[in-house]
Formats: sequence, C-alpha cells, structure tokens
Amino acid sequence: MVERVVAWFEESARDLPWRAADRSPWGVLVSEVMLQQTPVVRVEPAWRAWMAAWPTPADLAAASTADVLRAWDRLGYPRRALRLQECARAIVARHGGRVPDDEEALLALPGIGAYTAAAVRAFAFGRRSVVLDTNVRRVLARVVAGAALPAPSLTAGEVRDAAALVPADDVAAARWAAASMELGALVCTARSPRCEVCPVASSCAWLARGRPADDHPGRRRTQAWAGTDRQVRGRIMALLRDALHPVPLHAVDAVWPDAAQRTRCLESLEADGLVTRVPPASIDDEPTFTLPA
DNA sequence: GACGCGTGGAG
DNA sequence: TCTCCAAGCGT
Repeated sequence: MVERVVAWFEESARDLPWRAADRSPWGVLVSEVMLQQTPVVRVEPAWRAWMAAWPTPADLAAASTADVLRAWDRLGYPRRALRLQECARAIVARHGGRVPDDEEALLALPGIGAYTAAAVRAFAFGRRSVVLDTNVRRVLARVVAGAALPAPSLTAGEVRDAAALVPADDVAAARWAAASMELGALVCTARSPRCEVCPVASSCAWLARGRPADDHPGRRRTQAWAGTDRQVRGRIMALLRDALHPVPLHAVDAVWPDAAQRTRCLESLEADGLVTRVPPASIDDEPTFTLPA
C-alpha cells in the first residue's frame, strides 16, 4: 500500500513552488497556512507574491498588517493572515527567526494546529510525523475502512490507523505523507474518485464493496451562505482592502442593508483585529474604518 | 464536540 | 441555479 502510493507519487506529483528544491521551512509553513481550506490553484499565485514580499519570518513580522491583509487578498478566512503574522512574530521572539522543527514548539505557534505542525515537520524538515488531513483521512476511510467518507470529525481510531501506516524512517515517512495527500487530492477525490487510475485500487476495501454511498447520518450540512455574517464580513473586508483611504461609515453602510447585522459584523471584525475604527474628529462627524496599520 | 470563520470553481 | 467542497484552527 505505502510502496505503491509512493511509487505513484514519484511520477505524478504536481510541480508546486513550495515543493521546489530551494524552498525554505518558512515557505513551507506559509503554504500550509494558506492551504487550510483554500484550493491549491488559488494559493499558488498568492504564495509567490507573499514570499517575494516577505521571504523570512522577520520580514513578515515587521510588515504593516494592512499590507498583509491586502496580500492575503481573497484567499478567505482573513484571520489566518493575522495569525500568520503573529506566528512570524512568535518565531522571531521565541526561536531567533528560524522555524522550529519540534512538534511542541510548532503547536505553540498561532494558527498552527495538529495537521500543520505535522506537515511542517514532514515537508520542511523531512521528519517522521503523522500527517492526517482531509485527503489522507478520505484515502484511509476508503482503502482501509471501506467507507465512502471519513467520519465528520477525527476519531482516535483514525489517528491510530494512520500512525500505524507511517514508515519508521524519517525520509520514507515524509514521502508517504506527501504521497498519501496527493493521492487524495488528485485521484481519491471527494466528488468523483478516479479509481481507474488508482495505484491501490486492487486493495481498496471501498472499491471491493462496490463503492457504497456514505452512511454517516446527519452529516453536517453546509451553512446557508446568503445573508450570513460571513458574507457581510467578507463584503466589509473587500471594501477596506480595495480602499485607498479610510472608509466613512456611510460607505460601509452601503455594503449591506440590515443595519443591526452590519453593526454586529463591523464590531466582530474590530474585535478580531481585522478592522480599525478611527473616531470622528468632531462630534458631528462619522467614524471611518481602515485595515489595521 | 459543535460552531464560526471566506471565497470561488466545479458538477 | 444551487450544492458541495478545498492541505483546519480556535473557542
């Protein structure tokens, strides 16, 4: 299983910039944060521009947050950009500007969770770690468990199964991590898996069972989008990203008709540190809003 | 453990 | 059109 997936990876791996021979641990970390819930095609150009602007943690640590949020552009979930800058500052403060390679130190960084810490160890440092993302979970659910999709949330059993598969050797383990993720991304996809070209089709429990449908009851349905705070927050952020000057309140008002919701979103953005409110100069004026300096 | 958090492309 | 989904994290 591991052997065949790795062999397939050797000839099928995408040529991504954060996999280049001259990549830095910082570049890998940046890519992993950008890739949290955002597709590769949208991350690639943003990553190139980002690394050109801030090639080291110290560079990002010293940047203006407004510039950082503009460079994040429309990758989505802009709080990730904030955390990435906090992460850079923590790397400078705690680790002399070098990305740490031990699990505990990585996990302690803002925006770095179990997946990203494991991925950075494997891809940036070639160290053995259990890299268990949505791709790997899906591959193992199918090949090993014979299910269409993994459980809605990560189970202890999955972690145990995944850990048991990871080769003992550092280099082999890192290759397996990359290969199993790539298989999930390119072949063992969520929507229409390409079992015809899968290197482990002959040993896939799900395929052997005739690809039964997902049997997880009450799978979390995606939140309706129209009218959500997320949509409103997104509109406000887009307005401020594109603005050359502080935006007066009445201009913010124009992005959404519901005043109560608008106010709630503006305040939550301020609380998140994504928006700065500039008080009016005189009592007759209105406040203005900008991205944080 | 469940929720909230952006965005845009594909089927 | 609308639904689903894309290398999760923090609370």
